[in-house]
Amino acid sequence: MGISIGKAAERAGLSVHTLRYYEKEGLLPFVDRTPSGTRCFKESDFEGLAMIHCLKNTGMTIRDIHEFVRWSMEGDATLQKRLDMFLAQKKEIEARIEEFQRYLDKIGYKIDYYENAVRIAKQDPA
Amino acid sequence: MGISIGKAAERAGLSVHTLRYYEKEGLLPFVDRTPSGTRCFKESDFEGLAMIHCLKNTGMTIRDIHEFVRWSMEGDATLQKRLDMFLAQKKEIEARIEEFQRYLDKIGYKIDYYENAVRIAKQDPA
DNA sequence: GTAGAACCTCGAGTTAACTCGAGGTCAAGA
DNA sequence: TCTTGACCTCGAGTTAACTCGAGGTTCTAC
Repeated sequence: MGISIGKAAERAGLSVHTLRYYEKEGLLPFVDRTPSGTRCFKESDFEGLAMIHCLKNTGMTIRDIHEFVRWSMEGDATLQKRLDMFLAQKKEIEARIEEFQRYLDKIGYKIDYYENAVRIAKQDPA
Repeated sequence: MGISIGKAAERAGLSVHTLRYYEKEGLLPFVDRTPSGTRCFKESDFEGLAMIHCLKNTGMTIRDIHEFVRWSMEGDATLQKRLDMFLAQKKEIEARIEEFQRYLDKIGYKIDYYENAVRIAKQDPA
């Protein structure tokens, strides 16, 4: 049989509550159930979880991820939509990296400034 | 006289409400008031706003930014604290960029896969 | 066959970061 | 003087993404 929600949560680094929440929000339509209603994760589900993790951490909302998951379940008719989504997300991430690079520069200057200030303050404790 | 909150909001790309909220949370202790109580921004305040923007967009909470702002107002005694904070934030951003790079790779693979799938689907519309 | 752990649903509560609106003040122009 | 628009405070409302707990069921190990 499959992997329990407890094991799955541990492996995915999420809480059991979060996993159930994701399912409620339509992010995990691929997770099976036993006849009695217990969730039953399979190996391949972790692939899907990893993609959800990736999209979420790069700024996508649960709602948008839900839309993507729905497309995935709909089959080949939505291939182009999904491709477009990934292309958009790629741009998003690239822009984000550039932005972060600028912030890194800004903070680098601050660090130079403060290192100097700390050095001077130590030499000359007012 | 100085710059009104309306002009300041426009220039900073924030809403008037947000600016007042930031002040309430202690992020803008450097903003002056007229005798009648109207906020009165000066040129140098935009420097502070830019730093708040930077810290916020690199993942710092309002609460933590507040702490940093308080240190800034306290003078030289907190130089080391502020330096440490910037060093930590630098690490944070670097880690974030690396993470994003990995996500970019992952999404790159997906794009290759989907471009192929879309091409095949067009050649052979089932 | 029973105790206890892990599972289930459902609805309410939490947190961060805004966002809004009511009700009031103030200052500049007609 | 009077109107109008931007400003003020304060408290309540919103949204996203969890997070929790009550009350109940099921499975596993003794």
